[in-house]
Amino acid sequence: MENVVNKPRVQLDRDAWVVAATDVLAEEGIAGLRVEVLAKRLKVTKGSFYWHFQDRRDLLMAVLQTWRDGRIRDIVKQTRADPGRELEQIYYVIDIYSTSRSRRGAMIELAVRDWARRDPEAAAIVAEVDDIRLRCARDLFLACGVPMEEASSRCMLLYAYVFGISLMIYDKFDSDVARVKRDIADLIAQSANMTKRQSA
Amino acid sequence: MENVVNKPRVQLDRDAWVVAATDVLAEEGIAGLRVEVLAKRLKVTKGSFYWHFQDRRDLLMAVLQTWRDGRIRDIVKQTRADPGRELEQIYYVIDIYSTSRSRRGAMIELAVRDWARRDPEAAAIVAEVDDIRLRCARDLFLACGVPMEEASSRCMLLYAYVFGISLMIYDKFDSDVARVKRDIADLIAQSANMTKRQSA
DNA sequence: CCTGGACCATACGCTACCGTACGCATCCAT
DNA sequence: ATGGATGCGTACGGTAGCGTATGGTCCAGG
Repeated sequence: MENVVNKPRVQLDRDAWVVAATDVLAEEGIAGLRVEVLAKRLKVTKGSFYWHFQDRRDLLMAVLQTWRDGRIRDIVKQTRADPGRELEQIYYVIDIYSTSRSRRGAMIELAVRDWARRDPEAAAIVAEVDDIRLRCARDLFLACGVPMEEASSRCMLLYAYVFGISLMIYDKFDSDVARVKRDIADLIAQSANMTKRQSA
Repeated sequence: MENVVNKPRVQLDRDAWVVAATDVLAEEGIAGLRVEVLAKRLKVTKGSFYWHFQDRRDLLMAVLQTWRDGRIRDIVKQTRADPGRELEQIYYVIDIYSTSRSRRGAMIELAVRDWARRDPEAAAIVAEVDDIRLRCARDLFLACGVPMEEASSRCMLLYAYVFGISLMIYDKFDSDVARVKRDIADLIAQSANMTKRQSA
């Protein structure tokens, strides 16, 4: 019986570092992502780190790649809808991004975007992800019968909204946050111009 | 002839530090706002800094207060409309925030909000500003004849959009960005439910 | 057994930064 | 003019972080 796989190996690999780094990124931001802090969290020393990675930047690039790959996977999964259920899917996309359900994902998203404001390589990754997201979401609107230009505008509004809402602090403003979010989803998704109406 | 005002006084005061600090905040983020860096930019040493400020946190709080005061001033100015021109004013507000015209202001806004994700005092300031902004914008919608709940939703969408759009990188997506932004402004501002239609 | 490679610890030099102590200059009022 | 207050420079100790050098440990294969 060959035990090749089931040996957990307390030893770390590159991926374990990337996962932990993404956690720190979400909590502390890119500036708080330091190798000695990370090593402490993984209960090893940075001797281990510099075995697996060239330097700090090497880790950061790995984090970026992994984030991008995960995002792209999620996007194509989330924007794949059975024919006739595209509008439903639009509401679903708005929901998963704008609610606090996926708080960790939103924190990573914000951290990466803040990072991208000063780092060209991060900006390139974000641009890539944004482009794919927008195209996939636009296809959903197009499948709903929305004309091209309006579809572009609506999906841009969709993503700007979901990212922007996670930047705001609106506890005191309206007591019924759930209703507000439903209303906003309607504003983004529904249209008098939609030729092919569907039930939500 | 008393020359009380026109003496430039190479010497710095607290406010000069705050202004410079806000610049650095916009460019480098809160983590990059270090007193020795700031001193170098102002061509003095930190001996000067620790004369005007207790410590680094003292400066950061001053930056926050100044930012809040400026925002509140701008908000009440921007949401004050002549009767009958409220819708026009809504479009104006969307425009000044969402276009690249006030790039510096947007950068500060993002830096402060990123800061607020980890600092409770910054979060309190942002919450305060958000609340005032939302209420003022809602009043504009209300003045347009939009019912209360819809006004709440629309102004929330408005601000989430303007902050979110400055986080995205969408160069490659649509060639006619100006049209997209006009469309989005229409989606946010215009409503079939508006009882009192106005010309934009 | 032993040897080489994978993985990690330890120790070091270097830089950037915080905050403090103290000294020096400039200005203004008495 | 002079002495105190204001505004800043200089020097220092301390911490945190990056990257390197080097040695130790465990394990597989011969």
